Amino acid sequence: MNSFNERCYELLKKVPKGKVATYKEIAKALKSKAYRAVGNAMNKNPYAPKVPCHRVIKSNGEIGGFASGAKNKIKLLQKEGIKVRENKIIDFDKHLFKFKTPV
DNA sequence: CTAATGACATTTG
DNA sequence: ACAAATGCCATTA
Repeated sequence: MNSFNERCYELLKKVPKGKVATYKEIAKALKSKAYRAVGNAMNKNPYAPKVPCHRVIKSNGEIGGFASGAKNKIKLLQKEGIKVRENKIIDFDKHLFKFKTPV
């Protein structure tokens, strides 16, 4: 099964703790602009606890949504050491994980 | 195959 | 800064 969403999961698994990735960046890392499809994949998230889908946020630094409630997402991020204000990441750029872009 | 959906992004008012 | 409208891509019915 090498679907687009699986690519997202694999990429997400590469995200270390205490870091966050944006839908857009993920899509870009996959050489695509399907940030929407990325969100869709997370929503389905068949690999629920295996994939840190809660580390995925919007490109503007907002939390976005979450299947179990955005609040839960914020809580998890804070637990990882990320500072979150209402619905936005504080040191967003600092916690933003950059994917390795192969040449 | 066609239509509809969505945990988004960008532009315009 | 906020709200509304449009675009974009993959998945599912």
